[in-house]
Amino acid sequence: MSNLKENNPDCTTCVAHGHSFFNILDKEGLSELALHKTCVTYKRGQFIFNENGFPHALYCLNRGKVKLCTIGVDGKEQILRLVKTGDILGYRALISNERYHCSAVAIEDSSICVVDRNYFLEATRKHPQLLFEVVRIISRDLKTAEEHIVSLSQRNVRERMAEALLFFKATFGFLPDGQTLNVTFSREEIADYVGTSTESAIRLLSEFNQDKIIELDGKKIKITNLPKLLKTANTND
Amino acid sequence: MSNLKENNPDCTTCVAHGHSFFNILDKEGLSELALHKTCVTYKRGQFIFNENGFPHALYCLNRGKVKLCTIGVDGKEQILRLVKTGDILGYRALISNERYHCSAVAIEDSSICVVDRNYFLEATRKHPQLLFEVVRIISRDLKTAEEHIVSLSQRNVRERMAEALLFFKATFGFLPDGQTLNVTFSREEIADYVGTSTESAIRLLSEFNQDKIIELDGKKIKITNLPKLLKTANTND
DNA sequence: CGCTACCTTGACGCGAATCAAGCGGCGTGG
DNA sequence: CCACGCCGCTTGATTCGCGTCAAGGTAGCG
Repeated sequence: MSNLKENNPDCTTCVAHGHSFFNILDKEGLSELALHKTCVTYKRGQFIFNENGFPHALYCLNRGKVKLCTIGVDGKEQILRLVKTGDILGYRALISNERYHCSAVAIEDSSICVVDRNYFLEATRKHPQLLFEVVRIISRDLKTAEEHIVSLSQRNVRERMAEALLFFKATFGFLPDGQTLNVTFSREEIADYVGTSTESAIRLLSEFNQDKIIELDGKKIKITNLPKLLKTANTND
Repeated sequence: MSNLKENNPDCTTCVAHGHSFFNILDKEGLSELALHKTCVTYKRGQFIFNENGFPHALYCLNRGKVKLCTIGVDGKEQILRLVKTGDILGYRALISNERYHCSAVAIEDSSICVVDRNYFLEATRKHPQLLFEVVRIISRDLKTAEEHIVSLSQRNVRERMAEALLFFKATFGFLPDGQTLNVTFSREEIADYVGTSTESAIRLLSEFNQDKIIELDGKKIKITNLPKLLKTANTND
């Protein structure tokens, strides 16, 4: 259970990627940040934090992919959000000082910066920009969640599956071939995002395959007819 | 279309209710606030702001009730949030500087304080507490939305209807009799919250009536057997 | 090489959406 | 003041999407 700790004394390289939450800090702020964080690696399937636990840190995804999920009725999992490189996680509970209402699980091997809770809260006071940034992120998440609500209320499973594939694309993009999704899920995980049964998810994926909308190769999903997928989703974006 | 403007020069009475967003401001801050706001009344059904519009103000619900909703597939409405006295609305788009992604509609005659956009943003700089308060509110809304997602994914309509009634109770409470919900919706609105058809909503309400869980009197809903309703919702809270 | 976890396909049945028809209240206009 | 029309509510009949159960295949791993 003890995860590998990588010592990562400087944050400039991380920020240099250009998509870190801490972008807005200046050089001085960054080196101070480096003093209060540790870099930890997680294997696929490992939990970063647990539903109902108390937050002790802010997490920043350095490399890898993470899902935020919760256990619903009869132990069925629901995927609520997906986290990509440069995104932060655990901010909601941390900043509003509540328990986590969902768990964070690595969906591939990941490297995560763990920023000390008190230091982060202190930093938001020193740099109000950080707080505005948090507001911006939660706002985006709230909007996404509410769009998901409408979709679950009003669309059938086929449309939702198409939306899900588009969402995966929007979040993680494609592999260099420009068609294959840059993320792999188990069929069950896809179902857990779409809000359907595993069997229905499988059926729809093979239907899309037959309809030449996608191509399946194990867990790899290649979107071969994007316009048709958009039409199937019946969405504006 | 021109709404009645009530002149409301002092905010202390409003805050005196004890549940205003601006509670944290001191006396000085409050009188300054009063200079930058107008009080407007809306009739049931009137729009406070519109999906896709740009935010020009922060709204604070002084008296009445408001729903936040969006138009989904085939013009079907989805109710996303409910706003009660003392709550603010329009903060998400305002603070993250985006278009509204849902509309705000009065579900009963309401009186709303309209706080100038620039003044509010200025105030958050002067009083970082305000920003923390906004974060706390969005966090709560995000949590609620994500619970709604799980519910829509994993529960049947009967359970969701029971949850909805409990949610209405949690939000607006009871009339003095201690049993009747302190809010009235059309059957269609209830369906729009639950994520079902109007007919199904009606059928379930009359089933609950037959099962002696609730009593119906026009649009009034009296919860006569709360434990049974909780059991029907099959929820922890 | 066998076990386990995941994937796949088929058959079946139920929940809930849809379609249709009738009722009742309320506001408007003759 | 009454009649008409509209809108919201209600109930029944029918359809069908999709969840569930069951059985078999496949791939990765110890």
